[in-house]
Amino acid sequence: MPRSYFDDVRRLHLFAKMSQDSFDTLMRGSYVQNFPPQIDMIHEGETSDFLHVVLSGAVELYSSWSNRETTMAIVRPISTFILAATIKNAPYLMSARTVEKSRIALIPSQDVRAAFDDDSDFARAIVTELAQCYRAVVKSQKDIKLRTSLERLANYIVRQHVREGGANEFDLPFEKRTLSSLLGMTPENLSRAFKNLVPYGVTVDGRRIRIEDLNILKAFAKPDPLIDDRAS
Amino acid sequence: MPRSYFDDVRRLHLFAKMSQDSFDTLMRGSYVQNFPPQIDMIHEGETSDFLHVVLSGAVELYSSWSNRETTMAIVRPISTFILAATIKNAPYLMSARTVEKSRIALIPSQDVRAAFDDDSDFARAIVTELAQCYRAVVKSQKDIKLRTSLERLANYIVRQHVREGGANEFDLPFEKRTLSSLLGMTPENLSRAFKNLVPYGVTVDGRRIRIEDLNILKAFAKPDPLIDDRAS
DNA sequence: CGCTATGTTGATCCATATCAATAAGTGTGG
DNA sequence: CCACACTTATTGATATGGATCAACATAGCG
Repeated sequence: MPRSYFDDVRRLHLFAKMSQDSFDTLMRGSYVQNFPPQIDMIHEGETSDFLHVVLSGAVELYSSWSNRETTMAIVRPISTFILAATIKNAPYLMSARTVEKSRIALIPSQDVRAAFDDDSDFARAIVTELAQCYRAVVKSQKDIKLRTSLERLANYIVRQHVREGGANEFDLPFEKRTLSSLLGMTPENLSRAFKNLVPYGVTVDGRRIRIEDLNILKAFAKPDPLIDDRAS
Repeated sequence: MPRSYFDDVRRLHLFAKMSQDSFDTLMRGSYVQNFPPQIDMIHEGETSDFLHVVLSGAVELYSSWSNRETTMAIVRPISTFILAATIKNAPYLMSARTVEKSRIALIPSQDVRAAFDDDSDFARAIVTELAQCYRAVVKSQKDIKLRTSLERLANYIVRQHVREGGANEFDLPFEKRTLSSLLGMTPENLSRAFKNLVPYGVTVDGRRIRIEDLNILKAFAKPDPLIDDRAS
């Protein structure tokens, strides 16, 4: 693996405190791969051969059942995905495809499990990472079960506004169809939902989102740290 | 803490491999409490003071937002809850109340975090536990996003049938209103959903569920190991 | 520059929520 | 042990959020 990617991975919270020895061993069996957009990388039900790290681009995690499909999450750099499956040596619960051109580091699962057994600092880092992932899904679950689709969209826009550093104008980071699936609705419904947010000062032009008045939007969205906060 | 509860906790996968020293230290600050039914034990947003272990009875994890409330999970003996909040020293994302009379062990969060730092076997056990929890929520998320309420109920019954050791007649383990919230529907809708399962050979009398023909039910429910399997 | 996928809009349908009334349990105190 | 009170469950009527189907517009992309 080229030194530069190597450093990117090392900088990850998950690998930061790991011993140099364990890290080197881990990297020796790893490699980096470039994927074009919309490429399926893994499919749910398969066994976990590699821990994946998104170095650049974006990856969509999605699931299917009975001819239906839903987007579970979008993973952006620099972070890992399917850590739980890797640790438990269990089949993937979700499939993954690239959203855009992406660079992915692949670390053999058995090496990760070995490092996990050998290096207790690494084991501890995994705990923190997993706890984070767990809390993220719980938040998402609350979002879905407690809010209407319009409320979910409004809160998504507020979150995105925060993530964009408080800009009141920004682009959606992926296609609307993906967003609709992520938010648990149909593309048609999303289109109409955007219309329904106009009274709350949100206008849309293509991928461009503009928030006229954040307070009005927030008054409707009622963002909650226990659902909408990224970290913690 | 009385010796008997002590052993129950020790038997938990989470504590089984922990050093005797760490375990003793952990138990020294812990205690067991009895709760009547329908008692709120913790509330979301509070900071995590104790890791909770359900020794007997049952605990409902639920969340609220904007005057709405939903059941997130039911925790049965012997297992822990709010482990992630304890580890991250972050506020609870869910509230907890007893479903029935319950005995709960309370282990001070800071002791858990200390043990986690000192005892790498314990740290590793936590990883497995957390990975399990994470996968459980992901499955629940898939259940909600990919299935209709009728399909969710059908699959719940199939899962319960399995959990009851394959019995085709069993009692619901809690009130129907709780089940409806767990499945993401209203009590009225659940009532009607049960009616709609009659053609698939499911009859209900009070809490008693009877499956006439498992194959017919399964043909409709289409249970999927990546959604419905308890373990793995 | 034209093809194909994405997005929008309209019409309609369906699942589920809500509101309201009644029935059936369940627990409590006399 | 029964009667009352209160909660839970059922049933019916209606409303509504969201899905589906269909047509058209638009925008990327080769």
